[in-house]
Amino acid sequence: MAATQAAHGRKVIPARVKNHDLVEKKRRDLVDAAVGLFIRKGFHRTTTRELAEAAGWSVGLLYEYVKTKEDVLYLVCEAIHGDMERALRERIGAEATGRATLEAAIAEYMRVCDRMQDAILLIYRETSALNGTLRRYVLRNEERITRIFEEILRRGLEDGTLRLRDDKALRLMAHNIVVLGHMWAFRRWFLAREFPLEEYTRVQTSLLLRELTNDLSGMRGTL
Amino acid sequence: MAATQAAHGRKVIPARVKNHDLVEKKRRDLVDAAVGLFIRKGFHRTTTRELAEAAGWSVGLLYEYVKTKEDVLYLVCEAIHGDMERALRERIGAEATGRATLEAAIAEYMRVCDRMQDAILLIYRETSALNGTLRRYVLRNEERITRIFEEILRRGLEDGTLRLRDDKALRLMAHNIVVLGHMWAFRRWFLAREFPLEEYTRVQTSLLLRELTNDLSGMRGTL
DNA sequence: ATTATCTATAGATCTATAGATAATGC
DNA sequence: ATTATCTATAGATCTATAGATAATGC
Repeated sequence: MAATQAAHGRKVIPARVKNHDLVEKKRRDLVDAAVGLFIRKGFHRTTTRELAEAAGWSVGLLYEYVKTKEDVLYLVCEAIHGDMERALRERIGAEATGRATLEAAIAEYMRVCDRMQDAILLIYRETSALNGTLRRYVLRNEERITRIFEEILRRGLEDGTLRLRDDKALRLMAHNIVVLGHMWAFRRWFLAREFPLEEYTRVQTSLLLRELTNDLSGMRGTL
Repeated sequence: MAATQAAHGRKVIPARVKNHDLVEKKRRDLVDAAVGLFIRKGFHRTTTRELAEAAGWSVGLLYEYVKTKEDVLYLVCEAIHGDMERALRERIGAEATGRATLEAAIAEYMRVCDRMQDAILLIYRETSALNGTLRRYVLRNEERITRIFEEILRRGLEDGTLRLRDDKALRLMAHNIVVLGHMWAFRRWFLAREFPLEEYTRVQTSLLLRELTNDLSGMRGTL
């Protein structure tokens, strides 16, 4: 129901078709067809005819399920973020410590970023094609991913396996993690030439953990 | 001359107008007018009429200086990268050590990223609108920026003020620096809320330098 | 007389809708 | 008889060019 979706913080896109279950199901088909087109051709170069055809629909039908082409893009972005968050949350079971959880989560996140390279790039490229409202919803979904790492960092802080100056530093660190994952997607033209994913993960994790496990006083002390 | 441009590694975009100095001058005007439009409306939503008008030209004249709208986008991207590189190289004078140079360069780079936020986003967003050849040239220009940091890191390695496992690690570190600058641009919706630029620079520099100045053995537990 | 610039438009889109038809459930 | 789907197209673009005109330099 609309209320449920709103509780998720997702934007409710109105449809002309009344059967809500049908709308959900058909939109899933639409999104599945659209992702590929948007990745391959970009949003602006994809026509509404192509969207309809890829979903096996007539053009008219498309407009029973969304009001504009932009709506399709928003639905695609929402689905991508949803997939990422689900994939990530599913796999980060209960490790013993905050630090162990973090290492596992980063590793899993990097695998997700690897698998969803094109989708990540799509969001970077096309978010700006959305109007202010929809764009804000996409950013909110992006923030949700970051929050997963904030939670883990906070846990490590509490059980003493990670160190952080303050909450601001913690939030920045979460963003750093997220961005280093995206980096694997948008710099693959360089990175994949030099590193297999596992090595990339290892090296970047080491960079992050050095900061998170060194003592806070001095930047010199090797101890 | 075409030969000179080719030596720079830049793509030569053909013009119908024969006076080469004129082409250079007019294209600069065009690029100046186009950046703003592309930033504000995006490449696909900017029309050739608007481009011509913004430059104070007729539509016909536009097509004497470029063969396609895409060419304009390429010229814009090239100019942005050129500006960034110049701004960066100009300011990183001869500090005493490699490490000092690095710190100064990062600080200057962050200022450049701050000043050119929108331009950086533009490149992220619109590079994919270019055909394969032009896109490759843009990536090459992007690599040029990264190379500046590679050079500095190498210097620090040689004078012993910085430590790095090997050349591969060095190249990755250069990319990390570049990306943390971009991050300031594309995550400003979060970052600018929490950090002034100077603080962001300080914290991220500390993260990077911790890795670059710790001894190499102590990668506790992350094997 | 060569080069730069402008005017006008051909031709090719593309989004979104109106109105007709098919399917579904009471 | 209500809901879902399709066909056909109005109306609004937008890129790139052809052909005419203005400016420049020999």
